[in-house]
Amino acid sequence: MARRVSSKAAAKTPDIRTVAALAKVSIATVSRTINGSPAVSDRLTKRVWQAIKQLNYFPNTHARTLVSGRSRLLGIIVENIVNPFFPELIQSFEEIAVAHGYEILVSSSNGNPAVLATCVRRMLERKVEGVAVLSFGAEEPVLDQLVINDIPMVLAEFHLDNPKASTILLDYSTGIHAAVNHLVKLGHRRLAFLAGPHKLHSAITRENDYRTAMAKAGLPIQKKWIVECDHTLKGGVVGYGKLQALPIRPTAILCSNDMTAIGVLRAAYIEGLRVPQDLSVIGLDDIDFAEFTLPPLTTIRLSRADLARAAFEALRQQAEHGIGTKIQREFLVSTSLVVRGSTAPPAAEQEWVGATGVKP
Amino acid sequence: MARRVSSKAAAKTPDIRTVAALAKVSIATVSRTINGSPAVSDRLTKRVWQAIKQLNYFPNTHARTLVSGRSRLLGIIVENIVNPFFPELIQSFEEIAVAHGYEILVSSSNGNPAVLATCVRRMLERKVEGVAVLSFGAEEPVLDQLVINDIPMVLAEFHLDNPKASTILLDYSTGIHAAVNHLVKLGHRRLAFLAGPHKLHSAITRENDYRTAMAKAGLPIQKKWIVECDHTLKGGVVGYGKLQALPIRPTAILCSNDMTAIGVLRAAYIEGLRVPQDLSVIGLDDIDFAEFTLPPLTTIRLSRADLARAAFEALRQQAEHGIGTKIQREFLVSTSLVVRGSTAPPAAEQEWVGATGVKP
DNA sequence: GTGAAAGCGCTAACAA
DNA sequence: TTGTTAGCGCTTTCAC
Repeated sequence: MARRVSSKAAAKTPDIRTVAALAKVSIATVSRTINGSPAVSDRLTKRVWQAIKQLNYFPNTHARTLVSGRSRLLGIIVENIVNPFFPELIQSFEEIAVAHGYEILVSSSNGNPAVLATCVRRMLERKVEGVAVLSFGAEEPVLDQLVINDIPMVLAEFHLDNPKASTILLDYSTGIHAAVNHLVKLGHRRLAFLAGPHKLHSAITRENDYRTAMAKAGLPIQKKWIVECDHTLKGGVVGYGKLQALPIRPTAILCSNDMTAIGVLRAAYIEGLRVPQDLSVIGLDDIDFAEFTLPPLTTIRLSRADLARAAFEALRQQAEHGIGTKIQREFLVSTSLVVRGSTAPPAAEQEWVGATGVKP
Repeated sequence: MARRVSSKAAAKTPDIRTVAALAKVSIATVSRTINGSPAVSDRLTKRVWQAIKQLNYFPNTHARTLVSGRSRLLGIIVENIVNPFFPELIQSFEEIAVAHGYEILVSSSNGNPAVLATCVRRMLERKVEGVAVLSFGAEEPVLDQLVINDIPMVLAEFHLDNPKASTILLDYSTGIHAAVNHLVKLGHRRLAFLAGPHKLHSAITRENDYRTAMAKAGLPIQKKWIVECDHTLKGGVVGYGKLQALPIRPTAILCSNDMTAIGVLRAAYIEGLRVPQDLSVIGLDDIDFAEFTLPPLTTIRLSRADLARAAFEALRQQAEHGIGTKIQREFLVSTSLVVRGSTAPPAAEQEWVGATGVKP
C-alpha cells in the first residue's frame, strides 16, 4: 500500500502542536491559554486563540485525562430508565454536570446486580471521578469495586461506611404525613398502602413512613392493607385487585410511586369505581404525567431537580475538595403533597356524616 | 510537603507495568493477553491473568484510546429524553452497544440547536467513533462539525451527502396505510390528522403518508382536519379542541405520535365523548404506556429495538469497515398497526347503516 | 512570561 | 513466542 507522499495530503485533526506552530508559540503556551492560566501575555493569548479558531481545534480529552488525572466524567446509575421518574432525573443531572464542565455516563441497572457490576467496571475503565448511585436498590454489595478504587460515590438512602461515600436522605416523611393527614381530614379512616418492591430502600422507607403516619393519626393499620407491588403500572393494577378482594375495603389508597397509582386509576376505572368519589388515590414522585391522568393525580412530589442537584454537589465536592477542606457528607431532599383531583371525602362516610353530623 | 518515603506506601491503582512485574513478563505480553492476541503461550497467558486478578487490574481506556485511535465511544442524540419513546430507544441502543464493547454518550437536544452544538462539541472532544442523530429534527445544519471531523453518523429520515453519513428510513407508510384502511373498513370517512411539529422530518413524513393513504382510500382531505401539534400530551389536548370546534367533526383522529393520542383520549374523556364509540383514536410509536391507556390505544408500532439496531449497525460498519469493504448506507425500519381498544365503527353512520343497509 | 522536556498508561512496530 | 521501544496528545515541572 502506498504511503502518503506529502505531509500536505494528511489533513488530519489538528493537535496542540499544529496550533503552536501556527501561533508561533510553544505547546506549553497553547496549553496555558486553553486552560486559562493567567501567566500568558495578552499578545500571545490573542494569537493562540486566533490559531485555534482558524484550525477549528479542540483538545483531546483522553490525552488531557491521562496526564492530568482528571477525566471530568461522572457516572449516574439509575434503577430503570423506562420509569418516567428517571429520564427527568437524568436530564437534570446532565444539565448541571455539563454546566460545570463535566460529562456523564448513564446506566440503567434494572435491578440486576450483574448489569450493575459491568457498568461499574466500564465506569472504572473510563476513570469516572464519581458515581451517583440512584438505583435505590439493594445492589450496594456490588459497589465494593468503587470503594476499592477509591471513587467518590453518592448513594440514595444508604450509608456506606466509607470516606468517599456521601448519602442523600429523602425525607418522604413530610410528604407522606401530609398525605395521610389530607386523607384523614377528608374523612378517610381506611387507608391502604401499595408498597414498592422490598428490595428497594426507597420502598421500605416509604412503607415505614406510612406506618408512622398512620400511627400518629391514630388510625389502625391492617396487615392486608399493605401490599407489595413493583413500582410499575401493571403492579398497581394487581395491587388494586388484591385490595378489592378484601372483605373490608379501604376507601383510600396511598401508593409508593406514581406508576403504581396510575395502575390503580386504570383498574378502578375498568371496574367501574369512580375516583375520587368511590376511592381516593395518592401517588408519589409527581412525574410529569401525573398532571394528566384522569382524574389528575394527587401525589407527593419528589423533585428530580433537587435530587440531581444534591447528587452532583456531593460528587463535585468529593472530586474537587482540597486537602483539609471540609465536605458535606449528607444531603437532604424533601417531599411535599400536591393536591389534585384524585382525592375526595369517602362516599359512604360522607353520607353517614351528613345524616348524624358525628363521625364514628 | 513530604514526599512518599517508601514505594510500598503508594497503594495506587495498578497499571500495566505492575501486572507485568508480578507476572514476570513484559508489558507487551500483558497488552497482548488482554487484547486476546493469539501469539501468547498458554503458560504466560495464565500467569498474566492470574496477576491481573490478584491486582484487580483493569486497563485505562484513555491511554488505550490515545494510542490506538479507537475510543469505542458512540454518541446518541435524541430529541427529547422525557418523551417515553426515547428512554426505550436509548435502553436498546445501550444494550447493543455494550454487548459489542462500546460505551455510549447520551444527549437530549430538546430541539435546541445551541444545545445540539455543544453536545456535538463534547462528543468530538471525547473522540466518539460515531454519532446516532435520532432527533428527527431540522438541526442537521449544526452537524457540520461532525462532517468536518469525518465522524461517522447515522441520521433518521435525512440524507446527508457525505460518505460518512448513513440514513435510517422509517417506513411509516405501511403502518399509516393500515391504520387508514382499518378505519375505513370500520366505516369512517372523516379522518383527521393531528400532526407533529413541522420542524421535525418525522412529522412531515407522517403527515404526507396520511395524505397519500387518504387519497388511495378515495377519501377527501379537509385542510382543517390536519392540525399541527407538538408531539406532547398537552399538544394533543389542544389539537382535539381545534377539531371539536369545527362545524363538521371528524369521526376518527389519527395522531402523529402516542403522546398526542393520549392527549386526545384525555380531552375526549373530559368533554364526555366516549372513545371508541363516539370517536376513534389511533396513535403512533406504541410506547409501553399505550397498552395501558383507557381504552388501550390502537396505534402504529415503531419498534425502538429495530431502530436502535439499525443505528448501531450503521455506526459499527462505518467505524470498523476495512478499506474496500462495502458498507450499507441505508437502513429501513418498518411500522405496523396494533389494534387495541380505541377504534370502533362511527356511532352515527353505524345507526344509519343499520337503518338502510346501504352506505352513503 | 515563555519554552524545553518529562512523562500519563497504553499499543504496535520492530527485533530477537 | 517474547521483549524493547517509540510515541498517542496533552499537562506540568523546571529552567530561563
